[in-house]
Amino acid sequence: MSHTIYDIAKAAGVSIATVSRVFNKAESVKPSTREKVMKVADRLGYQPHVYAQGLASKRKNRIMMLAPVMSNYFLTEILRGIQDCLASHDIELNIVNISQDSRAIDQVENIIKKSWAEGYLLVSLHLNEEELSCLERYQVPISLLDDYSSYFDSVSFDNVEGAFLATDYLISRGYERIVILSANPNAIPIRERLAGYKKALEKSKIPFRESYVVTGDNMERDGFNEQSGYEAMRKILTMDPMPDAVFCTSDIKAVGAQKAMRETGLKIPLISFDNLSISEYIGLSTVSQPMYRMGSEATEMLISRIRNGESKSRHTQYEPELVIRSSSEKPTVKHEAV
Amino acid sequence: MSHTIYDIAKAAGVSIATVSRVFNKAESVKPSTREKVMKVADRLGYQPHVYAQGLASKRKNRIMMLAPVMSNYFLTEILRGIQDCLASHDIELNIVNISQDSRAIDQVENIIKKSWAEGYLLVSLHLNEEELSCLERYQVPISLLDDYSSYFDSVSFDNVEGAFLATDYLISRGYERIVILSANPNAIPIRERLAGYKKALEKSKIPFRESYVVTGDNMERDGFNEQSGYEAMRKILTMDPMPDAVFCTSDIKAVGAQKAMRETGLKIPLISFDNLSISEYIGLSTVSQPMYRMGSEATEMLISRIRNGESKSRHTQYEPELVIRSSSEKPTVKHEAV
DNA sequence: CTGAAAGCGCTTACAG
DNA sequence: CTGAAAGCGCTTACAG
Repeated sequence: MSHTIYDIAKAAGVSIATVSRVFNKAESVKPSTREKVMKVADRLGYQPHVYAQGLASKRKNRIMMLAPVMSNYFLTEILRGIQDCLASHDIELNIVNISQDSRAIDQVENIIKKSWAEGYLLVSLHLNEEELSCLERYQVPISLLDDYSSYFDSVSFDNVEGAFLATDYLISRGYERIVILSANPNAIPIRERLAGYKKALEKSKIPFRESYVVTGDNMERDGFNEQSGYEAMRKILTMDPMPDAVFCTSDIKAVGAQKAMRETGLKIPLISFDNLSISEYIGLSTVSQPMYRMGSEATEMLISRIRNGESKSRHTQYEPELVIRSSSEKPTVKHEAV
Repeated sequence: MSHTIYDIAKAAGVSIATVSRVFNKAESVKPSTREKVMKVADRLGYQPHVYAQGLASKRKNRIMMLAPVMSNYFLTEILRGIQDCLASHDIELNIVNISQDSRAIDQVENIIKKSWAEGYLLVSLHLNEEELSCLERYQVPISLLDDYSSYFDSVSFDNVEGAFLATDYLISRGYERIVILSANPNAIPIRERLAGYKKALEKSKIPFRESYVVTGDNMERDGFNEQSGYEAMRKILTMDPMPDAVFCTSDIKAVGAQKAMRETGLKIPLISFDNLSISEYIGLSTVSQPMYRMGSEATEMLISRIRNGESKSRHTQYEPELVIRSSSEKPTVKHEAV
């Protein structure tokens, strides 16, 4: 039904090799020949068959982003960075969702095995070192985003410092009973943020208490969801004595936490983590991650590895910035219940 | 570096045709032969080369979702539906982002031309009939999601009825100066929602006023963003006389609108549209779209067309449901400014 | 139930 | 600057 390189070659009165060269932007084609071929190709609506190209050339001009797409707003920002970077390189992007149902590493391995792409961007997957080491044998360029490992290039965020800044800010405002609204304790970002929280307490000689690590019951997406934030905040608001500030481990959880405060009419100053696009609009004080830049940086790394095949892995870590809005303010009036 | 079908054939002492049959689940292979092949394949970590398979078989077992990924929360829900449906069919999904920068139809056409997949899911693209008609000549299964056209299968939502319900509810609560917080007037969903809004006014003999269609200035994603909602609401709150209720065309815009109300300390009852996962937590009354079901339904349609090649196009339209939360309540106390 | 062989639509040394 | 030809790794009638 669609035309092949033979059709074009015949119609243009050249060999298929020449048609191929024209489409691969080879320099060595006489301009007049090139034009002749292009004219025919345009008229017939010719498109090279991607599978055939891939098979013959062993190239694919394509990278894949593997990510838990469900964990959303955060990824959106990252994606923008990736795409803007790609646009300037004429490389295509495929996005594949890694579902939370089955083991992430199995899904990743299955995809990489099939060698669809020239490189892979593993976003927020937080595979462990052992799992990542399995991937090494495929000898394919891989960059980690929002993650770290010695095995591959990585672009990460200083979660420890971010959590430290947030907690330290709360301490500087005079709060002492500061809880951390946490999530799955085994998740890497949580471990790091907890460490930063502890570090800030330590600096000010405030004792760490296990009971001040509060988690919701809903563990979807490792507990990074609204409901989990809501549940945890309900618990916090019944503690006695009631904590006087909370460091919340993600903006999306803070959305749930805010609901709990509205419902009960109680309000505690809160700082969270991410700085999503909605956060500005709901007044969240938060630790800002440069998601866009992280996306483009990781992509740049991946491309350079594909093109130049560097030897040792490179790592970039972005530093946090505190954005103060209304959620961390001391409640002057009692908040009205809704 | 990686093994080919020849390596497996040789190691298993069979022909490559037999190996191929084993991997394609052909019935006609003796169980003992199958086992022998599988054992070797497992040991050598063999994976068929996808491009070669695609080239030789002219099949791909793969569908592609084309969507403006940036328009996010809404898509997340849809995606879950798609994936759950796909899982039961052993078909792979690729997600390709259609950027808002350049013409959507060009991007779509470019992808379809390359015939990566056996079928395409066009989500929230709102191409016009003329553009869609261009796609017909590629003779490939296409389903539209969150969109409608006579050319292709479609799963859509009754935007008119949804807007009608929301507006009618506000009227039933005694409001009369009801504005519509709108977006790009050329966007299909906006046109339909405006029509539903008008229909409700008409039913109650409330005159429609052009000045009650209020839009923000930020037109990213057709104005479906927080900032645009914020801007529009600021305008609304300075109108004289001030409107007494607002029908907001999307939840994400409502997030911005709520900020405007908090800032000014003024509050107007509001109903919006979508029912995103955050909406419950920020108390939005809204028109609920069954996004998950829409996703799986559209996928089911696409697969059946791929497998059976139906003749005429089928269309499913989902009906709205009103979810009433706190945002549509009459403000009793003046809202405190933040 | 299995194999030999043609063919899918390209790319790329090689030769000229 | 261009062409003939081999080859990429599979699938699938066809024959047995």
